Amino acid sequence: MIPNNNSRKMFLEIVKQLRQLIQDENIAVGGKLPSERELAERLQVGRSTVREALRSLELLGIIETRRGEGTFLSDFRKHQLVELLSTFILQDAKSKKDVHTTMQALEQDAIRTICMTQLLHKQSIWDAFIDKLQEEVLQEDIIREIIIISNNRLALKIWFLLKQFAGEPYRGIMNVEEKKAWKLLLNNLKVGNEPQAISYYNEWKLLMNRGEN
Amino acid sequence: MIPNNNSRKMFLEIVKQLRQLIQDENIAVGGKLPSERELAERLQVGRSTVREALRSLELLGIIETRRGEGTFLSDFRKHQLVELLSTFILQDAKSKKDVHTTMQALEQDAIRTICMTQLLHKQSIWDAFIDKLQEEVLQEDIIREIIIISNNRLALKIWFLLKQFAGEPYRGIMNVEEKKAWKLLLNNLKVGNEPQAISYYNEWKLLMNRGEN
DNA sequence: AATTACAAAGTGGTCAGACCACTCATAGTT
DNA sequence: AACTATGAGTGGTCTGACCACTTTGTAATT
Repeated sequence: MIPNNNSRKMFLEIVKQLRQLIQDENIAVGGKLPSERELAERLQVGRSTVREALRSLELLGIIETRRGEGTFLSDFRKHQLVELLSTFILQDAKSKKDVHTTMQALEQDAIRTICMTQLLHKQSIWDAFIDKLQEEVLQEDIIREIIIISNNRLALKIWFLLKQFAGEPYRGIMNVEEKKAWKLLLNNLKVGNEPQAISYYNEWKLLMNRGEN
Repeated sequence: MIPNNNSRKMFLEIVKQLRQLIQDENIAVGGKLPSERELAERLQVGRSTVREALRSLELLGIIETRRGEGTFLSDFRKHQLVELLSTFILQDAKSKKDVHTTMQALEQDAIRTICMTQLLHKQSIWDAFIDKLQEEVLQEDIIREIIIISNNRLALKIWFLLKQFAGEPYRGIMNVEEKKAWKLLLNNLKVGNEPQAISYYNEWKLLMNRGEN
């Protein structure tokens, strides 16, 4: 039952047992875990060892601790992990460039998919879209909408992840020139003209990059 | 400089400072970090706090510890990233179609990238490639090579990951017709003729799918 | 002089106890 | 009834002490 305490990493064992405990006691998201002191006694280890395991799980976003209250099972979707990893991973420029390139690949593919899908050429959708360009629009919002419309949820998911890694290169608001490019892009999207749509997409990216520098 | 020790989670701060330290001291993959006791003194915190931060990073696969030796920076870039991404992507189990579509997007992007990169149009590379088609070639191998050549490591990692989910659609050996399409594809790749290259790529995909059904 | 054996120093692993800061329920006061 | 003060419970941190292990330097042996 209890693994030898020597030559093995106890805190990793505790992580394992905590997972088991969460499962056995059927602790739901938001539910409370036993206190550190109680866990230490139940698992027959020191409190500091329990804490090392808990802190690891906290950094992973699996649990959440509130001082004076306790430790709670948290929603797995907390994005802490991605943010943390990004600070470690994206140190060399090459990685950053890869992220941008890959995002661009997904974006272009969404445009191509839409162009090739006859069902998506209904005017009504796109006219409403073009109208929106009158208002203040974030660069990020519109390209995300395009990917959503392309109906590839996996690509959307990956794109989201990459966006977090990328340090939000799309945070800006679109200026007049960018909106002009997008209007032309959308008009070609509407009729399924792939080459022109891609062409205007590339033009938009150029405008965006120029704006940043 | 030193954040107050109350109302903030110190160990998270330590994680941050460790990252900074790794960067400042230019610790390479496999390199050794200062000892826990030294870190505690340098960062002006208790050793247990340092340990909580280190243990967290260890669970993430960012560092590696060896008893009696020390703490070392591990090559998390290669090993952990894909797995971590997979846990996120896995969350809503995706339809196979999305996986295929996304893989195709990455493949096409690799082809387009190669076509647009003048440096990659050296005959020698591609001629050797075409020669290889004489032998027995796995569908998977050749497309992977293409992505590798396109020089986007991130895209390659994602592609690998998706391939695992995809239920191995590429495990087959290329038949005569497929090889023919690839030969034409490679010839166009060689000279940077994007539309034709993509066209032959699509033809190959058709041949592949026909072969499976 | 070269090799071996052993002791010491350094490192991570774990524990116990002690405070602190905070939250919350509740007994006590108004 | 409303408010206040208190104390129990909890996570956050520090200290000091061992233990197990690795490396290294040195003394003893050959």
